[in-house]
Amino acid sequence: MKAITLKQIAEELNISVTTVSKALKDYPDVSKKTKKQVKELAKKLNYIPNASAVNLRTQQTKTIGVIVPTTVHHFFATVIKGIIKAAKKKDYMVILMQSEEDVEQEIKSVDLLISKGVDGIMISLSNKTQNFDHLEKIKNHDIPLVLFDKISKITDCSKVVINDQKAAYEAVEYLIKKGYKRIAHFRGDLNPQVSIDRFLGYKKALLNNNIEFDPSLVYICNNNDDFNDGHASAKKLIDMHGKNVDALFAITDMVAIGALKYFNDNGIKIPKDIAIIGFSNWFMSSVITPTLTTIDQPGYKMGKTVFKLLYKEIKAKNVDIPYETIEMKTSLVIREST
Amino acid sequence: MKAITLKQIAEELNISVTTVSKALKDYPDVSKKTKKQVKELAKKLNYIPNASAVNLRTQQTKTIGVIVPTTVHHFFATVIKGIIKAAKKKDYMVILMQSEEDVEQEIKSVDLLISKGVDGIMISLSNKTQNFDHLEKIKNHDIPLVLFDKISKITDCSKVVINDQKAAYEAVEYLIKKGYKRIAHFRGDLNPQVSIDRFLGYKKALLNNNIEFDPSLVYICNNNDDFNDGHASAKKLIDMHGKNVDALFAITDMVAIGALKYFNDNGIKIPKDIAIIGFSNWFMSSVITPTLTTIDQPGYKMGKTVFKLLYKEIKAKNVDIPYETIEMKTSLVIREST
DNA sequence: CTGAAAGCGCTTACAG
DNA sequence: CTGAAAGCGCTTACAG
Repeated sequence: MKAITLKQIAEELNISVTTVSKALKDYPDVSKKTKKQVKELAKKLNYIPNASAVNLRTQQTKTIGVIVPTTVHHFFATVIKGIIKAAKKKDYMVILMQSEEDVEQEIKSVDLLISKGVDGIMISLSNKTQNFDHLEKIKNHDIPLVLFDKISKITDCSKVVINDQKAAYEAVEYLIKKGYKRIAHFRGDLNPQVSIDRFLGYKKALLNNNIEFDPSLVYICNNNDDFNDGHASAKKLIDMHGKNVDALFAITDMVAIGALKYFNDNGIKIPKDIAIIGFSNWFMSSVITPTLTTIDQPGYKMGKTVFKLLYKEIKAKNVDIPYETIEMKTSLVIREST
Repeated sequence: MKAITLKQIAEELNISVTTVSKALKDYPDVSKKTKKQVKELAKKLNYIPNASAVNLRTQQTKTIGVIVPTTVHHFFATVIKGIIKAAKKKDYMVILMQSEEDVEQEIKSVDLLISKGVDGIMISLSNKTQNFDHLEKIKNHDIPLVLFDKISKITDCSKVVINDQKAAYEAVEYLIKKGYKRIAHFRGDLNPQVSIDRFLGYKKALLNNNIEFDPSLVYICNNNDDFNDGHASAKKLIDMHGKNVDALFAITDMVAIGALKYFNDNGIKIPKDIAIIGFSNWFMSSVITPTLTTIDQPGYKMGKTVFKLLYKEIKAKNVDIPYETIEMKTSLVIREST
């Protein structure tokens, strides 16, 4: 079956394409009778407007693009869900792309989205992204851009984030208040902002509580395999410090769970021998043994917020509105591991 | 910055739009010199073709739609990843929609995708979908359609599935060989095919091994909250059967983990008192305590396969090619819970 | 209340 | 080798 066009409806009804178009869109200057006829026939023929034609004409696509490092990740999956949900309410569709932590793929995805003519783009950057020309390109094309979670500080645009430093600070301070003194940190790659900020929060909590910062308690997890990174770092940690470490603050739940698994399998009791705090509150952390203390990061709500911010910029097209940075609230979820 | 068009390039170079278009696409009938000029200027101006115009003209969008019940689900996230990966290789973009197990949303998503003019659609149906008119509509619009995982048996189209019945059969037979005799089953909703098939496999394994099928050992999990469904059913199971049940085959890992959590919290030893087998091999099942025996369902590979099948149909446009049903291999992953 | 016409940006069959 | 022209399906300013 060939797609039905306005022209076919017009011919069948012996009226003009113009009138059909206007009738379908409830223009006030079309008679009730004509509207009724047109709508009925359109319905009967299962008419669906050709989106490419509409887009070309109206210069908007009702489509937005999202780029995330990966879809197989509880936090990102939750954000995506929130974005799609909020977008659907405004009749927007979402093109999803993944960078797989690869800068080239991220750049290519941006180009594809621009050429697609999406009305806006949302990105959570790859860990490797250090050059932000592709973000400038988006801005140069006058396409609204919102960064979320993995952002670039130096790019001027709207952003949705959490206060990573503060969240990390609170987590580590909680450990200190509980009496832990030798607190290790499994951090992420050196480059991403969240990794830097969580580390800074960790360090600041130590200093403000008169605990000496010991760099040998900090391990870098940067192999893009959080579970095994956490597992391997836990082994190194114990090999090096033995009993001279009593707590661990891990950059993500997955890293924490890798470590937790190592401790469990090697007779190291949690939290008696070592306490653990993760980051993100993945579902998994509530069912693991022991359940994991972690920082709740409201992904679904973040997704909705990201879309709202983008939508605001889309609507304000041609009017310059100030960029906003929205900070989502996090909270420490205390469970058995501390 | 307004987007650059062919016309602007043509004017700057004092040649025709036609020639610019052909030069950019390396038509053989354009001189090397002109091609070089055009390409250089296009590059300099950061020319990106207007996709809507191209789509309108070529009647294809290089875009495909995917509808899944939810993105926050390890298996679906994995399939999505595979689809996006395979699609990108062929320069296809993926519009992602979620039905949230709601038929209305599924239907609306289909309409949106059709109107968008996507070149093909892939769907994993919601649990509630019992009427398949919207799938027929896709076919009537001559849009290639591939169903995966949650399929409709009566819809005539290409499909990618696993052999749910066989996989379930093997899991239950494995329990029987291990000596378990009172094997419960936590099944899904009555409607979805996977739920039916896994139940049938369970039942058949019992019968073929001379174990009486006891309907009171079968519980239905249909509240769209697998963890709590599993947890609640586990309580009911124990309340009703006490020690007179020694194994559980759950329809998904999440249901299994809900039950596992209940057993763990109530002093019921796994696998001594009760063995558990899940379904899907979510990452979580390898780190839970005890680790979960389950059936591995190759989501990533399935995603790639779904796209390949769809792509074949897109390429064969206007030529009728036979529908295919591809069955992905599953395997039993034996861990501590059995 | 209705419709002819222009135009969105591209591709391509055709003429020269 | 180059380009004028048609046309994809729609929307909308304008005329009547």
